[in-house]
Formats: sequence, C-alpha cells, structure tokens
Amino acid sequence: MNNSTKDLIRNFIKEAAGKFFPSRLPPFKIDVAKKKEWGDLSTNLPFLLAGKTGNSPEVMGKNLVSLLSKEKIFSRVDFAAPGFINFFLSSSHLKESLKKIIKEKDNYTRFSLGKKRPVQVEFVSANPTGPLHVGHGRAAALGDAIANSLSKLDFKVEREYYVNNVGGQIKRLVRSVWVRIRQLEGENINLPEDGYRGEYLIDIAKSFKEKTKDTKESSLEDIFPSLSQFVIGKILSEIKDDLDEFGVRYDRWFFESEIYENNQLSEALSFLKEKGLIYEKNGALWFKTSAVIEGEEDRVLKRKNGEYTYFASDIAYHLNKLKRGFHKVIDIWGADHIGYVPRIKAAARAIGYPEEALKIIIYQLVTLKRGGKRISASTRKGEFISLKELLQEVGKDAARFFFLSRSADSHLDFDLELAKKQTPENPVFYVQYAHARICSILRKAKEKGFIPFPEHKVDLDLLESPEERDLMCLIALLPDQVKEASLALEPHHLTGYAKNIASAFHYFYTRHRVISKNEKLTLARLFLIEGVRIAIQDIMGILGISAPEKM
RNA sequence: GCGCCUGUAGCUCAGUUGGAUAGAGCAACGGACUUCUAAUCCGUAGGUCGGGGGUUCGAAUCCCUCCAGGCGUGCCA
Repeated sequence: MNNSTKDLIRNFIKEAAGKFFPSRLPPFKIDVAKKKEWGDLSTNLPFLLAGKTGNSPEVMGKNLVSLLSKEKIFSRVDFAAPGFINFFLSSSHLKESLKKIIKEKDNYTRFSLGKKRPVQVEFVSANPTGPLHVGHGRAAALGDAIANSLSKLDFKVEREYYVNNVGGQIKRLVRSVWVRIRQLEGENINLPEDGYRGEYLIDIAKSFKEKTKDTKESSLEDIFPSLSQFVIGKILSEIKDDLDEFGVRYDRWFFESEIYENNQLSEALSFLKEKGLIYEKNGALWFKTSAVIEGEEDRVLKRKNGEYTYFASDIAYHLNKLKRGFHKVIDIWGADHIGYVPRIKAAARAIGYPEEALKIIIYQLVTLKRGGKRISASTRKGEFISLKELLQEVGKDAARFFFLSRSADSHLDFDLELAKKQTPENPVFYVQYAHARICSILRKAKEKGFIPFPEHKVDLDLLESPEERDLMCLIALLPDQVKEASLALEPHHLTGYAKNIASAFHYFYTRHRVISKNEKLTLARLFLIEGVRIAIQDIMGILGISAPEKM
C-alpha cells in the first residue's frame, strides 16, 4: 500500500527529467511549500540539474515545467526563480485522497515498504530497583510511538524491556531491603552508604516478612536468592502496572540472568576472542574498543574478582538480538548513558551487526516545572516525581503528548500546570477538542438523518472554499507525514501535524456551517469532516493518545 | 581537559542530508458568540537564528574558533 503524494510526484519528475537528462538524477527534495503563493509542494531539482549540466536553473526548470504540467495530479506547475518548481495539487487529487481516507480509515497511512521485516524497539529498561520516574515516561512515550509508527510501515515490531536483574545494583538493593527487615525486627542497624534509601523498600521488607516467617535468624547470604527474587518481582510488577496505565505493553521482558544461564555470555566472548579483540591486563579481561573505534578507550569485560561487567552481558544481549533475526534493533537510552554509546557500537560492529542495523536513540533529560518554577528531581534524596504521580496529576494523554512534542535531542521542559489546563493553551486539549467537536457535529447529523449517507450522493465538487481545500490538502499529505516521521524515528513531527490539522479544522468551523439547509453541501462537508476526524484519530493512535468523542 | 547534546521572538520550541522574504504555540495588545461545543476564531506587535571568521550562485543548516547550559567521562548499571 502506498498513498504517498510525494512518491507519485517523484515518479512524474523522474520520468520528465529522463527525457533530457539521461543519467541518474541527483537526490532532490520535494518539500511542503512555505507560502501559499508557492503552491502546495516544491522541488529544488532545477538547481541541481543546472549544476550537473552547465545550463541555467531557469532552462532546466522550464523544461520540466512544460513536461509536468500535463499531469492530472497538478492544477498548476510553476517555475519560480531562482530555481524552484512549485506544484499546485489538483482538486481531483485532493478529492481522491479524501475518498481514500474515508474508505481505508487507518489503513490510509499504511505502507508496505517494511515488508514484514522484524524490528525491535527496546525502551525504558530501567533497573528494577525502584519506581519509574518522569524521565522513563519520556522513554516510554517515545519507544511506544516509534514502535507504532514503524508498524504503520509494515515492519514487524517487537517491543522489549531488558531487565537488569543481576549485578552490583541488585546486590545493593537486596542488601538495603535486608537491612530494612532487620530494622523491622528491632535491630539497630543502618543502611549502607551506597544503599537505596527510598521508603518503598520498607513496604517491600514488610511484605517479605509477612510472607516468610523466620526472617529473624537468616543471614543475608542464606536469604539472598529468595529475597532478591521477591524484591525484583515486587518492583517489576509495579513498573509493569505503571507502564500499563501509560498504555505501553511489551512483547517480551528479557532478563539479563538469561544471558548467564544459557552460556550466551561465553559464546559472545569467544566470538570476540576469535577476532582478536580480547586481551588480559591487570588480572582483568578487556575488550579492545580502540581497535574498532578510533580514540575509544578499551573496556573491562571481566573484573579482577572474576565477575563480568554489565558491558559483557550487554554484548551478549546484543548478539542475542542479532541472532533473533531483527532487520533493525533500536535502543532508546537516556542522555545519562551517552558515554556508553561508542563502546556498544564498537561491540555491535565486532559481533557482526551490519552498519545501521543498530540505532541508538538518546533522549535528553526532562525538567519539570510547575507554572514558572522548576521542580528539583534529585533521585538521591528520593524526592523525584514518579511516573505514577505524573499520570495521576496530568493523565496519560497530556503526558504522552508533551513527551512527544519535542525532538528527543531537545531538553524537555514539562510544565505540569500547563499540561493540566483544559484550555486552548494546552495543545493536547486543543487537538482533542477538534476531534470531539467533529464527533458532536456527526452526532447531530445522525439525529437529522444525514448519516449514514450513500457515497454516490456525495458531490465533493461543492467543497470549493480555501478552508475546505486546506483540510483536503492536509489529508492528502498525511501519508507522507506518517512515513517520514516513522523512517526518521521522530514522532514529534506527528504532534505538530495533529496541531496543524486541528487548527485548520477550527478555522474552517468558524467560517462554515456543516449542517445547513443545503442538503448536498451538508453531505459533502460531513464527508470532509469525517476525513479530518479519521486523520486526527489516526495520528493520535500512533502517538498512543486518545481521541475522545465528547469532552 | 576530552566526548556527545543544546543555544532560533518575552517563554516553550519547529525548521539543521544548504535553497525562496526564518516559522508555530503560548504570553501581550485589539477584536468576533441570534451558530453544529467561544474548550473556538481573527488581527496587531515581536528576530544581529549565542559571538566571530570561512566555504558558494545561495548558510539557522557545512567547516574553524570562541562563549554559555545539560549529560557523560567507573573493573556502576
């Protein structure tokens, strides 16, 4: 499936240019025009051809224009100095697009280019040492939206959460709970320096005590296996609950311990050994990062004390992913892991990842604000705002919309007051309101007997105002938007497009009455706003945000 | 010190594989309800794209340099 307007145009351009430019075309752009006078779309190809042929952009451009003008998809094709071609989409193409979205619903923005190839998105993957915080919310929103958007392109997407259930952090965690248990037993004992101080561990200690009777005599060593399983299970189920409430479901929860159990670690290491990328120094085993990526420091895989590092199991984990046959593996990490990127990239290359098969998306940290004031987010004191609290305060929809409003690269200022507001200042309500408003009109139309309407009675030629044309144009370009945002792994473009459509609708609404005495016009407009409604619902669906029918 | 990210209107940010006179939302100011949701809309104003240099037909976008903020720089994860 492919409803891309740009692809159609691209093909026409290739065909036309081929008539006087025999060799392969340089990569050219088709952009949405910035101004009304410049049409709907434009291309810079004349500049590029001029550079290749020595002719002026004007000659190249005018040649193309004369060949392209005959295509039915355009109502007008202009050459625009100094070297652009501007395209005006014909009303027949716009009407065609509108009919398609009505007919195909959310399949309208579906593409078949992924060809069912498997892609994995691994995200959040927070250590099971405490509740998820706001930053994890950003990862969850990003990962889920990216996964949704890739599904649209017909990739077979798998969502995965990697659970680090072994290692030093877990030991510290379990020891902390053990100390809490001892304290509950009345012992005068303090949390270790590097312990976890959060109050939630006291609750966990209590429930472990209830479940297991004789905690009094047990040493940490004896109790460790069962206690650690209990603690991790408890915390993980809270994490699952939070993600569930946020609307995120995983296909797989992958436990780090699995890497150890199935010998996968030694397999990965011998893989590297064969390549001569492992050596011993100071009693430890090292990975020769420097041999793969210039300027990178070598890293320890196995410590002097015989324990493997997180890096070692992570290499094995990535080898495991590769073996599962993913066409592409996408890891989504917080900016605090930025320093880890080169070494895992190096390892990926060493274990046979094709270039580009591993994509690591780094998102910048979230700053919370209440009105104008910053809220400190210090994890150490345990006074961070959890994802749960955020959801309680602003709700899933606002949280997701805000997280997805900015590019991952950008630091995110999250204003809690704004997210809660039920006014047009708050973009999520603005968009949802447009959808609800359309639904309200459709309900009324139904009462009056306009719906369901037979499609053959709808005459779209009656939609001739600029406001109606703008809406149709946004619908016509929607598949391209979805495709581009998906391929770029940048869902924030879609929040932007949702705002654009909502705005165009509200503008239309104040100028035109949908339900009127003019029955034919009413039908045509109902048809149009139903298309707009589907567009909004579709985008919101990709973003994981609801599109309410009433507000 | 070094690495990565960021610096665009009062605020929050799009735009960064070079392309036309740099955009949006909010805030500010001024307007619009015999109406299918005024939870909306319209208009006005707002800019040395952090500074400086360079590359070229053309730079917010590429290169160099400097400044500011964030994150990282573990035999933690």
